[in-house]
Amino acid sequence: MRFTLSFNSVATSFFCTTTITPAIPVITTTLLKQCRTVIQANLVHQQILVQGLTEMATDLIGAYIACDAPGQAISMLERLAPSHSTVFWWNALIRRAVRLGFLEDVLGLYRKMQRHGWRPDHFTFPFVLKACGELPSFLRGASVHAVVCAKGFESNVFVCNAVVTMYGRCVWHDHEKQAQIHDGYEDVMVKDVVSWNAMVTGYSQIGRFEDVLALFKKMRENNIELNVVTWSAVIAGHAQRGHGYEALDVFRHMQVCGSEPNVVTLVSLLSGCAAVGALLHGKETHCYAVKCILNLEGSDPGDDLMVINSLIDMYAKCQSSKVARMMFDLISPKCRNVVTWTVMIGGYAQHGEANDALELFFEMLGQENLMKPNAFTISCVLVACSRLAALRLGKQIHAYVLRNQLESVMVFVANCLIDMYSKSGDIDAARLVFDNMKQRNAVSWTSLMTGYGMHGRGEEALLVFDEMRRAGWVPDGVTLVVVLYACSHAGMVEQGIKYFDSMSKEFGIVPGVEHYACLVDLLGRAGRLDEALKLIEDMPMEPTPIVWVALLSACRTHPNVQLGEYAASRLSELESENDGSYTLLSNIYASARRWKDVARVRSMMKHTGVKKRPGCSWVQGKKGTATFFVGDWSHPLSRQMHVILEDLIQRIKAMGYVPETSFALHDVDDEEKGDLLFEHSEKLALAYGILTTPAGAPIHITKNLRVCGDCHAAMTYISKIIDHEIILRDSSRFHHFRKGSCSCGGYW
DNA sequence: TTAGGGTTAG
Repeated sequence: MRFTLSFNSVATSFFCTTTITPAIPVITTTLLKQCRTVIQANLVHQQILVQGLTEMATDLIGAYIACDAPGQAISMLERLAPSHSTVFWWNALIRRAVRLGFLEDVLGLYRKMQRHGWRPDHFTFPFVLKACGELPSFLRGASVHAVVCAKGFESNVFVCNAVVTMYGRCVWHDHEKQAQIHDGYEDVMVKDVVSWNAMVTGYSQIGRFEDVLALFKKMRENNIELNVVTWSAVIAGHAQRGHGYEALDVFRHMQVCGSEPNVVTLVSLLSGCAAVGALLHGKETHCYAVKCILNLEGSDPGDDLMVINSLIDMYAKCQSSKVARMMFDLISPKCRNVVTWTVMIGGYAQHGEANDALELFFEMLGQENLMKPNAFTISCVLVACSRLAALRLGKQIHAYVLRNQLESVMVFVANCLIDMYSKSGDIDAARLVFDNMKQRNAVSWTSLMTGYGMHGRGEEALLVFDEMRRAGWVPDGVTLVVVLYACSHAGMVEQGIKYFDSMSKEFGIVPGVEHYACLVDLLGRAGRLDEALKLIEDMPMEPTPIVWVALLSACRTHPNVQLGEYAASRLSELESENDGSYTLLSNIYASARRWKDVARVRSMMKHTGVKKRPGCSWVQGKKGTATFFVGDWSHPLSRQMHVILEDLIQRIKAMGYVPETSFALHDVDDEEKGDLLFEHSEKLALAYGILTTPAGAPIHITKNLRVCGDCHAAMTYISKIIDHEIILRDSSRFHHFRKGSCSCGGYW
């Protein structure tokens, strides 16, 4: 049996020793190796001082670093005379700071060691350069590169590779300085396949695949063979940019070239399949993984889990959440890691199964082997909250984010919070999150603008847009979609047209089909149907379904049977299974009292197997969420809800409200139609909200489809006589009903 | 000591 001395047993004899014996340095070394806490290291330190064992100083520094006490290690190092052996410890300190991501500390230590007379060696530079590669500008990395050359390290292959890696990473961060970065890369004297791959990665990440090809050519000229890392880097680059099919092409090419894929290749490839919803290719990759990668003798379980996580993610993103869940359930809870949980939660959240996402999140929190959610998990949960407009839970998650300081390290967490608050009806809270952000990116700005647009606060959206440009951000295609959307939902027609016309000239963005769809929507909502049609006819590309849906919706809001029929027929040529378009057309006929045509649309739906999604509304109450379908009186509070609604309808009728019976799609008399309207899900939700919401507090209602015109009119009247603001989110935007008017101003 | 990877937001 092996006998090992514990720290305590050795320490007891050591600290009781009063005379110096030859055994003491040996015991000290043993103790230093066993130190796990700063207190233990301090105890040994005191004994070293008592015994005068100055030769033990470097071992002590090592113990302090191992115990994660860099301050003590640095103060000891500063008191030592520079030597080769002590550079090792500076390097160890710098390596630790790099691992922990403390970039400024890395550079501080690098400067400090030189100030105290130490010279960085061929171990120091790779660490420092790695930290420089993480910085947003390449200038500091370039200055370290200059030192590398000045000190004569340009012939060391490790240092040179680190220099190229640094430049490769800077390519991702500093697109505008690419030429200078490229010059720096060219200046490096020694290049082996590692450094070539570093640059291949850099160009792949920003989508400069023509530069990647040029590098391939140069590699061939230099007799450097592309290896699995080279191919994986290019596949990952395509996948991260959402170009899954290109990733698959590269993968095929790689196989033709005889390079064997590994775990990393498959993970990147699956990410590409997931990005484009390529289920069949994903399944093929799954088969390949089972045959050639997973559970092989000697394979790393961590690597296997990474592939399985990617498979779950791929299935979930390819609309196969049931298969994803089967795989998730097959992994023992002990073997799952935080990513396993996150991909499953995210898969649910993004594909309309937000309740399942939240259920799984709570299951994760209840795990025996405490599974701590990370910033990605929290983002997925916030997406689920946004989908459900679950403001109460969203606020709790926000508190978790603040407690764990997740928003300060991860910009995208704060972006998710902006999205959650604005989609849950509290745009002012979204603004507060935005204002408190220490760092923002383009998504932060556009998320806030989208929020203002959804709430009909177009002027504020445009103010944010101006602020964004003043802050130096260059708008992209998505930003302009958001600008046009905001104009459209606030009735700012002329401003919208102006922005659309100036896109190419002022922002260098060629309008895409999504921008044309926004403009059709903008003109359509404003009732300028002829101009909207003319725009579609003059578009330089073929209209997609969203363009025709925009026109069809406008024909419902501003009744036009003929144009509506035309839009619907063009839409059905492209997309025959859109239940929303059938409903819109049926509504157009109903408002013109063309009941035979209504019946014809119904029979077409039956014939083609298209089912109308039932209207569904929900209210976030104190005791959870209450969900209502049309005509659903099964709730325990139904009786009271009925009484409230009857009373309200009578009172608003006296104020001039006339039920808009064209929204009841049945060929029955008007009185009966009024009853049908009475049962719409949003009215039931409102009655429930009035019953359960404290006086003066807003009632938050969410509807899966667009709000019915009659319900909209009724809520406008009702908001005059109740002591609540009604905040209603439908599938298109927010409506804030206050004191007899709605924030949408008719642009819904 | 150096190269490639899974989870996120407009």
